[in-house]
Amino acid sequence: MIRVMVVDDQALVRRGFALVLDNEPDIEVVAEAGTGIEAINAAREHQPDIILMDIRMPEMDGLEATAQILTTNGATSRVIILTTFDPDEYVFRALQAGASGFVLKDIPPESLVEAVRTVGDGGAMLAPGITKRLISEFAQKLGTGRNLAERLERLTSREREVLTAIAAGKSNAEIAEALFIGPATVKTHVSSLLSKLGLRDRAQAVVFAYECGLANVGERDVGF
Amino acid sequence: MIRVMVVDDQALVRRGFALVLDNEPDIEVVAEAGTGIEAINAAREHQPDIILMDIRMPEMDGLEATAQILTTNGATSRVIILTTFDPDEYVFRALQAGASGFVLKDIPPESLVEAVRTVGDGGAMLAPGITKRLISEFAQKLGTGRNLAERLERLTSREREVLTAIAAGKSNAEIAEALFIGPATVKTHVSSLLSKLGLRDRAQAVVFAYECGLANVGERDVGF
DNA sequence: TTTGATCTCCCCCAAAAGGTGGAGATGGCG
DNA sequence: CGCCATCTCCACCTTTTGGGGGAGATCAAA
Repeated sequence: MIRVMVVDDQALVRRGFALVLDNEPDIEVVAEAGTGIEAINAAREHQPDIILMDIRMPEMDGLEATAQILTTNGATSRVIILTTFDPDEYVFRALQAGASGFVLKDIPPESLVEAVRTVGDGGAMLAPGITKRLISEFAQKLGTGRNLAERLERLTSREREVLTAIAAGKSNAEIAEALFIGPATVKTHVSSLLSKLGLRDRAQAVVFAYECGLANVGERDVGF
Repeated sequence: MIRVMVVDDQALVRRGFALVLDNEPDIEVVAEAGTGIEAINAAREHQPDIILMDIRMPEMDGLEATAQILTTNGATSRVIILTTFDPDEYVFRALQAGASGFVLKDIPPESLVEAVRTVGDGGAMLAPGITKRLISEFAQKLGTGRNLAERLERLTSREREVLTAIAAGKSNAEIAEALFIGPATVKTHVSSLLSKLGLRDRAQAVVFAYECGLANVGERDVGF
């Protein structure tokens, strides 16, 4: 039995979703809320498996409430964002807040039910258009590495190691220490790889490393 | 009418999918192929709207064939990758190749039909587990910017401009030219922002810019 | 008005980086 | 075996970078 909470400031909409879901044998609506604040309290009290969350709400919007619930709480709930349309501006914030789904309110009822079951099973469900945008964003980030990665292959393995270290923000001296070689050797490698890649200085080398996928956002603590 | 091509090296599987799809009134299977090579030729000949593509195939695998079809061809077709299971290693290559969908063969027939219609309508369809991973990858990339972006706010707007220029691989002289200020002023800003962010040199500044989202992979031509 | 922040620019100086050229050692390959 | 790539290091040099001051102008806020 999937225990669901419905959050929407419009009581009518709320009831509509609740009725549709309660009609399913394996789904039970255990709570409703009309504001973000209410949602947070109700989530703590009822610990639902799934929270259907509207974005536009008085007092506290659905994204903020989602973030609160998923961080402060024991985080047993999973959130599906339900919005009227045109999610452009919200979708990234929603994913960042930890939402497991993002669907439009105009979907057919059976799709909503399917979304609840999918997310209940540990999956995720996005509106098709959103999936598409996510894919294209992702493909873009991956895709740029193509031709650049070819340039990368011109480097020797040692030079690639040095480049990786440069992309970690290391100075020549630090690289020397890390690779157990002399500072002079590091300079040789640096000069060589800059020349091979057609770069001017280590700052450009860092850019190159990120653009070609040698270094990736999120892999590094910027603790310096 | 959605015109579909089915590509799979196992004739039985191929026929199965084809029958399921042909059973739908708005879907027509116009071609089948058993290898990547065949797929490329058949795609050129029949110009299907949707291509259901298996990955594991003799001669040329589905990902390579997908990339070929979507780049060389007039690119009117959209590809849904169909694989047996455990897509871990393939999903990123598939998205990179330009696939619009990635579903597992064990889905119920109606889901396959739904995927075809969704992609036919210009959307995208991923298996729930894949959507989830994509989201978490994405949220991670967005999320890391959080605390770092706070450090960013300590900078003045001018310093942020300079940081952005540094992250573009520009030297101090180039930044001066770009911002219509003297090189000495650039040095002042650079020193100031490095100090405020706790960084040592511009290479670390580039790393910081990428990690906090001030610079993003794919935004830049690495033409230097 | 005074204060603080910001932007602009200057000086000097030390450290780091990058280029050039050379050189010895290793190991693979024809 | 000689050839070539690679890794290692050196010396010498120029350019860039970054730090430490100081200073004038502007502008908004106290």
